[in-house]
Amino acid sequence: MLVVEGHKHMAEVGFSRFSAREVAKRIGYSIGTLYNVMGSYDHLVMAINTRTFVLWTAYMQVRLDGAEKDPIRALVEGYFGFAHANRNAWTAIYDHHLPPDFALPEEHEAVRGRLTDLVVAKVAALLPDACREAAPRLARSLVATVHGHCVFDLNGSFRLMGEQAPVEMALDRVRESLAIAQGGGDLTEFVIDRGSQDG
Amino acid sequence: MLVVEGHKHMAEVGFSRFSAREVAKRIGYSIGTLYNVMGSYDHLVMAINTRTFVLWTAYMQVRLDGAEKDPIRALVEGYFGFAHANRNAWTAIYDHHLPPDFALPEEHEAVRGRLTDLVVAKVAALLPDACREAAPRLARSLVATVHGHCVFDLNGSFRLMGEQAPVEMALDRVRESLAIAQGGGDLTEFVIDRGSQDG
DNA sequence: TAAAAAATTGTACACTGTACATTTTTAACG
DNA sequence: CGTTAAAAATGTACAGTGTACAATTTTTTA
Repeated sequence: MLVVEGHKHMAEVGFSRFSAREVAKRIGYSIGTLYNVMGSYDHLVMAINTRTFVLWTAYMQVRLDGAEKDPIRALVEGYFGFAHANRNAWTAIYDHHLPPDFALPEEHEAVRGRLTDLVVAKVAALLPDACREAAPRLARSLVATVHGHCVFDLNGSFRLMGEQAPVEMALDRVRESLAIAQGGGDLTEFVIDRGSQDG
Repeated sequence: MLVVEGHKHMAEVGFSRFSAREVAKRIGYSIGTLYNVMGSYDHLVMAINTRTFVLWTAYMQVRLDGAEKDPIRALVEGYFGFAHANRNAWTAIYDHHLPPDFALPEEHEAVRGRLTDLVVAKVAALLPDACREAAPRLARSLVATVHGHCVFDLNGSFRLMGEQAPVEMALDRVRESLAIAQGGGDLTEFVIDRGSQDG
């Protein structure tokens, strides 16, 4: 329950104002106990962030189940949707840096990898059989693409530049790359209807 | 000089171990003086990060000047190159979050915007006259794309997944979107030579 | 019940950003 | 030069933080 309460605290105050002492206070533990149980501040935040991945993956799965017709849109909107709805917790994932000598335990890696697996599966399903083995690599690249747009959306870079539809823009980029990976057959649609620029 | 020395300290120890007290000590100031001059920790880090943007822009300009034949590659490699060469300082830009009520001063915005201007100019130069007004929006989107790849490269996500050529992958995504924006004429190159998957 | 194991606590340490009253230094003027 | 006003720099106090560890309490086991 320590991690659950810690996750709540992270969601409420954000990474920069997060403190292990406050988590201990919230759950009725002393700071000494929290340290004995978790090991260190880094271990606590790592556990909280892995929990965020679990919630994120579940969130994505629900979105996917309700949108079989356009899973790619569901994935992109799910990425942004979770980040917006859980801003502090989501941001903490990328704000927290483990020390260089501190490798993420394999169990945590496995849990966090489920989210990527979801994307790989949907991307693979869209590719021709001939190049299906390229799906994992392309999927990772598309996730990175969406991530970049999501970061700029949440940190205000896009707002600063007057961008008003970052989700649609990310989706445009993803669809472009997917269309090309699929063989470039119907690419004219992008030329005629160039995304949603004036949305 | 306070900001210059602060920048050095940030580059050496990274955002999480950065402290205003240490900067004061390095420059021979007392902590009180630093506070009187800078106003707050957030102001100090903000100034340091804006300085990082200045150095980054200069770095990019040099790269661009030496690569007129392929400015897009120069931009992408410059993005990754600076981030790698100035890992701690670069990461601090995105690790530091100003309080919600704290707007980035206009002067800082202007300085930081120069980097984006560089990209917008090169993207605009590549687009047909008909859709040149779409350059700023597309440029921002491509920067976000590259940024996402760069983040995953530096934070170990790509390494964890076995990705070995994140720069080339980002470049592939950018070229795809640019080709489509240019009219989709020579898209077959992407189908035949699908990026650098086995690089 | 007694001993062993596990869980929990309290406290101390060095460090942080912040605030503000003092002191020192610099500059201006007669 | 001396005086004064402004500017710059300082020292200290406060409430926090993560960390460490010996001492204590609770639980389990035999």
